[in-house]
Amino acid sequence: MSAKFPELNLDKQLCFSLYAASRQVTRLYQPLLKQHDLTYPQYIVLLILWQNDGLMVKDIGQKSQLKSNTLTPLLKRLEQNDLVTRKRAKEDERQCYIYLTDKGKALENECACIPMEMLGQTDMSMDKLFQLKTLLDEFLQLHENHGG
Amino acid sequence: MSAKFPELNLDKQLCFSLYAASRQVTRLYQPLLKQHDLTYPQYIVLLILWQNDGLMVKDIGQKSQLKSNTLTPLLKRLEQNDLVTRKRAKEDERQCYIYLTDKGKALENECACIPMEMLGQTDMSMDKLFQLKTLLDEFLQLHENHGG
DNA sequence: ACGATTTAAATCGCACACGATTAAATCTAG
DNA sequence: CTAGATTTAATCGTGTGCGATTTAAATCGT
Repeated sequence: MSAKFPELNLDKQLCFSLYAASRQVTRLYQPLLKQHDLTYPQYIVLLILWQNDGLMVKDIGQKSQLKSNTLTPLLKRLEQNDLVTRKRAKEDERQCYIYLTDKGKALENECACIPMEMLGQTDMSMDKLFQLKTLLDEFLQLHENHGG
Repeated sequence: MSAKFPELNLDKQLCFSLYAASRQVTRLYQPLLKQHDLTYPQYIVLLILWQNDGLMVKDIGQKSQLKSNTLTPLLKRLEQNDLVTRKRAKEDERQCYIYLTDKGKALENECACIPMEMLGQTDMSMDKLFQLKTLLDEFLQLHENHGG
């Protein structure tokens, strides 16, 4: 009924809580994002571009912690949906700059309510949500230079 | 340089911290799991089975928050690697019971050190890691009945 | 100046995740 | 007793994630 090694018990593992909570949040966002024809990772990339338009794929990768093997197809889908354009830099043809289209910029207004609506979907207190975010960011900062 | 709507700023979004931290943890586990030919979700499923062998796909789904569309192929891969067997229940042929093989049981011993090794890879204090897990579990509990 | 190295993005292959549907077995209401 | 509803897995299609490799462009070292 229970693992031979207590340290392997699922309930005791932070890794599983993180994995499950992350997917749960994605599921909470999905109905809202679907109204704008967005997936969750596409929304993350748009958040980055709304904050700073005209980034290279590499920059988006650094901010999202995603590599080109994930970003290239994702950005092509955003381009197909007319939310961004992809332009090669003339001074360095290796670099691919990503710009929001008018439609992409307009989408920011439509998405402005999403954070508030998401807050409304959880019964967790603002205080605890803030604590959670602080701890996660601390963890990320401790590890952000280890893998790319 | 900055989003029109401050509430859309990436650094302010809990959702992104969670998404990034979860993937970071997966990346930390990967080198350890690769030694045993396991992926991270496969490890999660094995943690469940080590705790309670002989579950139905449905039970594993409830504990992992994964559905059969993810679990069926994952379990088939575990079966191919001779870590589990899949048996239809005679009394109800719809049900598929999953049992650990000897190899699957033996793997528990080999994985016993993984939690400790993972702890050694982070500089975050035990206290903060515990706080983090507590908050995540609280969040999960508040939402676990909303989607499956 | 020019081959070797480095860099940026794209490509490839595999394994998730998950919404939606399907298929088969079981249950249930009349 | 049986038609319809329910349950359980499996299947299908799309979109990530990511290690590894490839391609092309720029830079470096001699």
